[in-house]
Amino acid sequence: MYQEILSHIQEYIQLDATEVELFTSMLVRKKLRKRQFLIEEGSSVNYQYFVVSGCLKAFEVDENGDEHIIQFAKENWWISDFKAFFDESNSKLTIDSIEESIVLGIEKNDLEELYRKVPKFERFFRIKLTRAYVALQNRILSSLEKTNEEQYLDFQKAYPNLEQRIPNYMIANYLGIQPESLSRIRKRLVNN
Amino acid sequence: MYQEILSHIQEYIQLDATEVELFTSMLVRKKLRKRQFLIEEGSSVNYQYFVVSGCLKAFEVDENGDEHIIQFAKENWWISDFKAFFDESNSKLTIDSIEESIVLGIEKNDLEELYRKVPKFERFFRIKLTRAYVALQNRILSSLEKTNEEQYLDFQKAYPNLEQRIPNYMIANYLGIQPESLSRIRKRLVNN
DNA sequence: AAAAAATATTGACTTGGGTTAAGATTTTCA
DNA sequence: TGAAAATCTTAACCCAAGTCAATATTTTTT
Repeated sequence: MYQEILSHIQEYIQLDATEVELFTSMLVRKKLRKRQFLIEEGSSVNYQYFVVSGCLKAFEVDENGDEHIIQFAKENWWISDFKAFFDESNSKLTIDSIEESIVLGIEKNDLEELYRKVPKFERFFRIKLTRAYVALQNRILSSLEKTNEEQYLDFQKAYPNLEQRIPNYMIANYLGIQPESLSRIRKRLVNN
Repeated sequence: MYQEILSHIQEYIQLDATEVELFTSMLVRKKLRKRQFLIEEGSSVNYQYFVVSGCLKAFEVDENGDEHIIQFAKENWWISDFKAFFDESNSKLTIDSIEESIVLGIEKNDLEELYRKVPKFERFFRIKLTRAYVALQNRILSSLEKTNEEQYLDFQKAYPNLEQRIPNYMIANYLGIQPESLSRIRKRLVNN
């Protein structure tokens, strides 16, 4: 049950049996059916989540009611509204499942306790955040430098096999283009 | 000399005299004249920098030789090529000064030693990275949701007073539009 | 298996911002 | 201060992607 998250964490820090016990005792398992909400806009965000299986998306709804996907999360990814989680503010993001999914949540207070008792976890999340920060920088640079076609190809490389699990209109949304445009890009790519 | 960086850090963690001494002993001061490079593309990146005064920009040069600005850094901001710094890879970013600037650098080995000896610094940078991550998420959401005019107004809000210190063509570059377009937007704004 | 819902494609038309080019204005520095 | 460099603005034209609308295809549900 905890093997995925433990081996994920132990890629970065080493844990002894007591630490594993403390950490896993803090985890809450949630099972989501397809299209079920994990975090709803406007609610408080008490958990950050590790995806054991399945796939979710985080998006913001704009003033016209349109969704804008900021992140997909499949197996071994972390997802939450990190701003709301850290600020204890209300969520501006919505997170729901694209497939039936299993996630492990850790509560904010537990996480703070974990940082106090096992400071290595500060290190773990510092490293994860550094990588996440760099990934977002690259996404921005890609949007500044590249055509939509190139960004689509980048997406396929960055998230191998994810495309088969997600409808095209969500990929278009993530890329900031209309589904019609993605359809034209895909057509161009198969013809060439 | 160290008062800015120390009060910046002590917003998040408390340091005693020994810790202050250890930390400041690791800092290297660099003074840059306008247009001087801090990090050049292709070089190794041994430092991350805190800006004491002045203003710098980090950008990537694309295959056509065009620059794309990913970040400005003024007083109390951190800047580096964090990917290259952490991976010990060669820099894909270039960083140079927009104004005469003073920065404090900390070397990678020293930072690792600091983490070992004063784990609170892991906490400090974890918190800073969380905020930086959220800021980049917001920048991406802004680019997905908003018109160029709205993004320009967001930039002015997010970086008050910075606009007066930076040429418009760099702001246009940061926003991913042509200077001509920014000029049109600015004209529209004064007329309305 | 049929109906309903969700997803994907295509075509016609429109438009915001890119491109090119020229000139105006401001800043830098010898 | 004056020349050179850097920066900003305006105009004309063009194109990639948005919009709107219709239809096709796939998936889900009953």
